[in-house]
Order: sequence, then structure tokens, then C-alpha cells
Amino acid sequence: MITSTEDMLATNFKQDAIFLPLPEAFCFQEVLHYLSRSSIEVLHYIECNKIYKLLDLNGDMILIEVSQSNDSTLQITFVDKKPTSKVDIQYIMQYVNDWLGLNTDLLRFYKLAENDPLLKDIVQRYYGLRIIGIPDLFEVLCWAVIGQQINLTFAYTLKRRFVEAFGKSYEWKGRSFWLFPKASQLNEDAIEQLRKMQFTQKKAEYIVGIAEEIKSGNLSKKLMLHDLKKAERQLLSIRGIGPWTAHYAMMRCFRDCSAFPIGDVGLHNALKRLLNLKEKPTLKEIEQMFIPWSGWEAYVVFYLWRGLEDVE
DNA sequence: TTCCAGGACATTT
DNA sequence: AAATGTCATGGA
Repeated sequence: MITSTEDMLATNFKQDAIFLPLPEAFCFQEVLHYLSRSSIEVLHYIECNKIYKLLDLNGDMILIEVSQSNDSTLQITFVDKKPTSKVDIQYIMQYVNDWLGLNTDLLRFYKLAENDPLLKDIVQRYYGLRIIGIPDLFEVLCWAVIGQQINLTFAYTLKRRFVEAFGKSYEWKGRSFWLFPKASQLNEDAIEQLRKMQFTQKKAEYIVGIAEEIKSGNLSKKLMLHDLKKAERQLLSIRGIGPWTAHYAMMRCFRDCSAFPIGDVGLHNALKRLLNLKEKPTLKEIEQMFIPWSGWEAYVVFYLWRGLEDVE
């Protein structure tokens, strides 16, 4: 049992590669599938079952390659520059751990689902699927705001424009790898720039507003992590962040398994299809339905989203 | 062409 | 308190 990243570091740091122990119920193919959803994704790149992702180590950019080396081990290698300090190694391990959700005890969710008529099949079909995280608070909030009330394809287009306009990139073998922009990289005239990229006026204002909150220090993942109830209230107090966005962020950034974006259109469609309903279920019906899954709402939603992708 | 999209907020009933 | 309107554009 791994007790700390310090232990992991001592036992797993060997030269040019990091080996991360994998928990029970982890499916790398599901990671690859999820991360391959969009052909215009700019925050990672996938080739030959390997994920390439640019990380920011306090201003130093390092490109990592993540692959599965065996049943119980994930391998991280450095394709170009290598980290030079233990702190950097630790940061990378923690990032990947958090990104892929390796700390979640999925078996508890499966215990809950094994005799559930609605979940039984779906958790078997996607066994080992974990919520892919968005560890950076600014990134998850921007992505959620972008995704409000537009189709995912267009959302990816907007995200790409946003990242390429405000973020930093790193070239390797003729390919560009991008970092999601920091809040500090946006200023007042960002609103105008975002409008030109076809963000709505409101979304442009929301994103710049969120950047201000983060820059001022009001909004900080570190400060919010210890009290998720308070974190939710703080998120909801920000313009542009409603219940769906707050819970989406709790689910993918804070890794709150009980986060529940109940108003999600995809969720509604998934339930309608799964239960053969003529109309989408009402919010009250969904609340009732989710009572037995208390504590794991985020995972139920994530699996239902996953199921949507295999229709037709 | 129509309808809807991984909502939030303002306005009206 | 609950329904309705508005944003604002692309994708199917």
C-alpha cells in the first residue's frame, strides 16, 4: 500500500522514467478513449496508445509520455527535457495521479452497483473507467463555462481558440503542445478578443471575471479543498457559475464523488434512453432515482455519459 | 430548415 | 415561486 508520494518516489524513481502503481479497477483503454473524444484537442496528443501532455513546472515546460507498462503499472517518461528536482518529479506523479483518478476507491462504487438494475450492466461494460480529472481550477471553470448550452464539438473549437490565443506552447518534432492559460495571462481586453473568437458576450465576461477572482487570490483550489460545501457556495457566488458548472468543477477538479450536475442535458438524454422514456425525466424524478447512489452521483453521471457515446 | 446543445441570468407571470 | 425570454452559434 502506498502511503505517500514520498514513498512512491523512493521506490519508483528510476532514471528517465516514473512508474506509478495502478489501483484495482483501472482501464487505460478507457482513458485513451475519453481523451480521444475530440480530433481538435490541443491539451494532449495520443499516438500508439501513449498520451503526450505538456506540464508546467513553475514556468518550466516538460512534455511527458504516459503509457501502461503492465497490468499494475503506469509509465511516465520524458520525451525531451527531463525534470531535474525531486519536487518536480513529485509534482508530475501527483498530477497524473489526480488527472487519472488513481486514488479513488472504485470498488466501493462497484459494490453499490453490482446489484443495481440500472447500473449493473454499464459498470461491467466500462469496468475500470475513472473520472478523468481537470486538476487546474481555472481550466475546469473555463471549460465548464465554454460548454454551457452549446454542443461539444463547438465547445472544443472555442477551447482551442482560447488556448491558442492565451496559452503557451512547446514545439517537439514539428508538433505543438499547449498549456492551458493561467488566469494571469488574461486582462481586461480579453473580453474583446474572446468575442472575436465567437464567445458570447456573457461567456467572455464570465471567464474574465473568473480569472479576476483567481488572480486576486479569492478563489483558490488549495483553500477550497478542505471544505467542499463551502467551496460550492463560493463557486455559486461567482457570476456565470450556476449549479451545473459548480458541480461539474467539483466533480472534475475537486474529485468530489458526490458532485451531481443534475441539470445536465446529457444526463437527461442518457436516462431517457436507458429507461425507454418518451420524455426526459423531471428533476424530481432524477433526484428520486439517485437516492440509492448517494455519495457516487458523479460516477453514475460519468458512466451514463460514457454510455451515450456508444449509441449508434 | 429546424431543432437542440454537457446553462446562467434576467424578466414576467 | 415558477414559467418564460435571452444569449448566440454551430452541428446534425
